[in-house]
Amino acid sequence: MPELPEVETVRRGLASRVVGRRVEHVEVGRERTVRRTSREALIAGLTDTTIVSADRRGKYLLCPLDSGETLMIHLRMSGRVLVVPAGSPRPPHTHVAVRLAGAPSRPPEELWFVDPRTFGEVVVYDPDRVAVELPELARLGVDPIAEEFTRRQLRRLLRTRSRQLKQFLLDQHLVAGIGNIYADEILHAARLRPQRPSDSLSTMAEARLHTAVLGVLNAAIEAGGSTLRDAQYVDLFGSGGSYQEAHRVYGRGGERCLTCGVGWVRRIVVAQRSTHYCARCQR
DNA sequence: AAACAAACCTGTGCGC
DNA sequence: TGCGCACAGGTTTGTT
Repeated sequence: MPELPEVETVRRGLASRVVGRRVEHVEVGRERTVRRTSREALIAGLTDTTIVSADRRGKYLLCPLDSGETLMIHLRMSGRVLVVPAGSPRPPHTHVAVRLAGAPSRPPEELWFVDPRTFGEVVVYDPDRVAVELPELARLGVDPIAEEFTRRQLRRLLRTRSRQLKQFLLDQHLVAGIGNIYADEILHAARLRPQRPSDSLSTMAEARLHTAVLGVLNAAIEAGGSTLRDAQYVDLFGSGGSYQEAHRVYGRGGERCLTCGVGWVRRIVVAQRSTHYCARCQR
């Protein structure tokens, strides 16, 4: 479910509400959520630490702790992070509950990790041993809204090897954070077909793609991400995003294209993912 | 090497 | 109203 804009929205919530606070107590329900290590390891790694900052790389949330270790949360398909007043009734599938100490002007709160499908995970790891403890994180590609994601960088990556643009955008080892929704929206904005070989783009088309990546992701962050019908994704405080209202192709298979008004949005399968595009305006 | 399938889970929406 | 099936925002692992 959550892609870069949703994870970034959660990160901002953590930065404003959780950073600087001390962890008093940790409960782990379902052990699958902490499968990378163990229930005991998460409790020991978090209890009596203070969260120093809230960072993100691709779809990974990274919260360095004053212990020198880092809390990593990945939402995968259905994970949510919520902050609620301490003692609030817990919804089903609350797998981790962290009590944050109160302060003179601040009531104690709890940070929950809620995840019906249990694909998500929570782990405390040693950043000096990231290659061993979280190898995927160590191999992650460039974050597309970071400064180093330049047109030149994109061009280099596109030409490393020829593959379909959709597959290119979804490959977290190349560019980290784009998922199925935003890949389709980005390619529509860039007027490029998902099946187009990545090494076949003109300089102009590469520039359009670069602009589309930044434009779509930043607009989606601005809108607080996309919350689909099932309302799976919400931010730290339980609010949904509104970028779904700006989707031009995702979930619109069979409808007339909103951009050209002439073509029809097709739904096909590319790189084993449902893919939406306008055959008229995307080439 | 690359394409594809399956796996991990639960919930929801649809057709009948 | 109920039932069964297809399908879902992600990622890894295993198989052709």
